[in-house]
Amino acid sequence: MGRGKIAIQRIDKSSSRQVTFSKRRKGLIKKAKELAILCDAEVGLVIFSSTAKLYEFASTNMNAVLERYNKSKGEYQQLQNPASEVKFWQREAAILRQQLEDLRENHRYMMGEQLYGLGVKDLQYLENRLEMSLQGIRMKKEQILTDEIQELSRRGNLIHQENVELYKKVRSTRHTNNFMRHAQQEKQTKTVYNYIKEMHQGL
Amino acid sequence: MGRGKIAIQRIDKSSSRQVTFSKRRKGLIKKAKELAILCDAEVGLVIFSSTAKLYEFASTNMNAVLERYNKSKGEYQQLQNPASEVKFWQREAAILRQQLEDLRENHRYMMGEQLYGLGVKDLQYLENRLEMSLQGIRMKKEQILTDEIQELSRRGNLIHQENVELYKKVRSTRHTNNFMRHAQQEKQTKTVYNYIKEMHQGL
DNA sequence: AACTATTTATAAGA
DNA sequence: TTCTTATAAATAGTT
Repeated sequence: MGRGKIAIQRIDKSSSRQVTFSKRRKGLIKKAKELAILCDAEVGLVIFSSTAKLYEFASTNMNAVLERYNKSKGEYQQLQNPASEVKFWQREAAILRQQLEDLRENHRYMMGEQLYGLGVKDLQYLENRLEMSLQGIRMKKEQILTDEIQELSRRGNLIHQENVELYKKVRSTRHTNNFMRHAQQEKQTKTVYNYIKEMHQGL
Repeated sequence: MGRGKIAIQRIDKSSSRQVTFSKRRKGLIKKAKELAILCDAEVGLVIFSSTAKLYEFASTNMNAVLERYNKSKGEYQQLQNPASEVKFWQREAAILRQQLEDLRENHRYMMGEQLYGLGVKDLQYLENRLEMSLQGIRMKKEQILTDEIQELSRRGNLIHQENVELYKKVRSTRHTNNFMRHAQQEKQTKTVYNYIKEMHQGL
């Protein structure tokens, strides 16, 4: 629901993700509020941004909602109990460790390391994946370079234009003597030169 | 957003309230899900209908969200549970989560995704890494293929040799008639053919 | 449960 | 960030 349709998948560009998060968080909280009012429901909503910032909404009071939730889910789920809390975190750590291990293995493959266990098909698949990645990276790189060159060229032209204008002005200033005119031209030329040099160094 | 505009206030008619609750609950959960996916956020949503029925959504796991919520809301929860074991495991999980996140980011780069934040130098570095990986993978693949071909060839030769021996034997068996000899030859040939075919399929 | 006329949310652009 | 606006999505009232 916007200028275009978007697929529901992680927004890659961080700035867009941030903006969308801000808008949609607001929308979500508004709708949670409306549901609670319209339908006489009790609603609790907790949102952590990807930067770990907390946003919350509760139609009544968050603690009340969470207490009711815990009760509703059964008394056995008392995470406020230290023993079960320890268990919970241990499980959490185990899951994370496993995910990390899997990802590490995958990463090693991607890096062309430790390929002993793989067959020709796996290797072919890996090769194709890497080829695709490379293509994407090269395209991105070339795009950046192209953009930079374009910008450089644009600015160069602009300054050149300015220079021409200044040159004309100086030329038409009849009361200025030759020496002065020459000095001013030279100064302008140097400025443009320095600008372009600077842009190149910035690449 | 419907045939008419409605004021945000409790819907009096019970049946309408029920229908609206059902529709909007679904919409709210959908949007919570989308926010979590699009913006890489952790979302927990608890809804109690006016008839006390519980509906919930959590992008990861409700307990994890609520734990995080409690933790985020202040350390006073911790003081209730001075169990250092809990703290230990929480720290452990946090460390693992961080490592996982770092590795995931790296992995995304390797996959040629989410390249927005990178400059030309980073991209060049990535490109080189991937090139190296590719080289390693291709070498490994070729090595496997070479080995397999060699092995195949070795066994083929062996069987051919055997075949020659058998043929000689059969030929020297004078008391066997032509028909029998011919039959045996054909059988041997088929065996070798099948063996080689099988090896090829195993690749 | 479907169907739509409308309202609302929001993606992209400024 | 905030505003605007075209368009997608949600949904109120209807069938």
